[in-house]
Amino acid sequence: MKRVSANPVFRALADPTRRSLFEELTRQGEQTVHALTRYAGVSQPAVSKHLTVLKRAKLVRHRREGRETHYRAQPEALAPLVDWLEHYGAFWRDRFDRLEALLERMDP
Amino acid sequence: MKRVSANPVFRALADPTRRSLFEELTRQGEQTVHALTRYAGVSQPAVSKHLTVLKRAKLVRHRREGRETHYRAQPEALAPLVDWLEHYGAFWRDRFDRLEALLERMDP
DNA sequence: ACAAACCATAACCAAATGGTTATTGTTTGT
DNA sequence: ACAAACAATAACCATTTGGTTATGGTTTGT
Repeated sequence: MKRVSANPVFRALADPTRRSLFEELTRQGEQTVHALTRYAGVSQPAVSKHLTVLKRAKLVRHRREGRETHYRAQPEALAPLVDWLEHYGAFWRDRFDRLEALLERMDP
Repeated sequence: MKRVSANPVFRALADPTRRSLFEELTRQGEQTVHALTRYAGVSQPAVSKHLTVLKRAKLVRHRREGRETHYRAQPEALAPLVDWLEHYGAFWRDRFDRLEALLERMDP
């Protein structure tokens, strides 16, 4: 598995509006910019810019369909965050270690 | 366990210098501001300000000892981040669920 | 007693950030 | 054909952010 810097992911998720958009896409699935704009409570350009940031962090993908653009969450992009937690979240380390060992033995 | 907003934690970890300080404290244990300043490669006031931000997110604790202040990581404060991943990192959810179930059965 | 060490705070600054309105390019419906 | 809908970009603005140097308050070593 390719290792990606955690930095863009942390930066992208640091903003509440952006995190809210990602959460909404995770909960409700794919949505247009229009729908997301209604949801987010900020202007459409603001939403577009936030989506661009999320896109650079690979947290969302987009799909053009006619005049509308559909965005969907790509939660695999959270992997760097999980990796980071494994390395520096000492409190969780034992948990993760045990987990990985177990999962290893479970699915070969 | 008290539930804290994930926002200060995300904000605090969004900056590379701050994340680096937290990582250093996690790896090497408790350290003075002086030592951290040598490590971070920025001025001492910059380090102090970063530590203040980390402190507000509960990611570090400090202990005055004479004229020096010792800081140490408090990785339990990463809990909101883990919680958030559990809720919105759909990709990881199964993993977490299986983990928890397994750990449950392991240590009673 | 006093100079030096340690750290926090103040004052300041340039750059980044998150928002806005205006505009433009497509696509769609009539 | 054309007006309206959708989304991205541009231009702009206020605030926040991350850094600096300067200063002040304790504590320590001599």
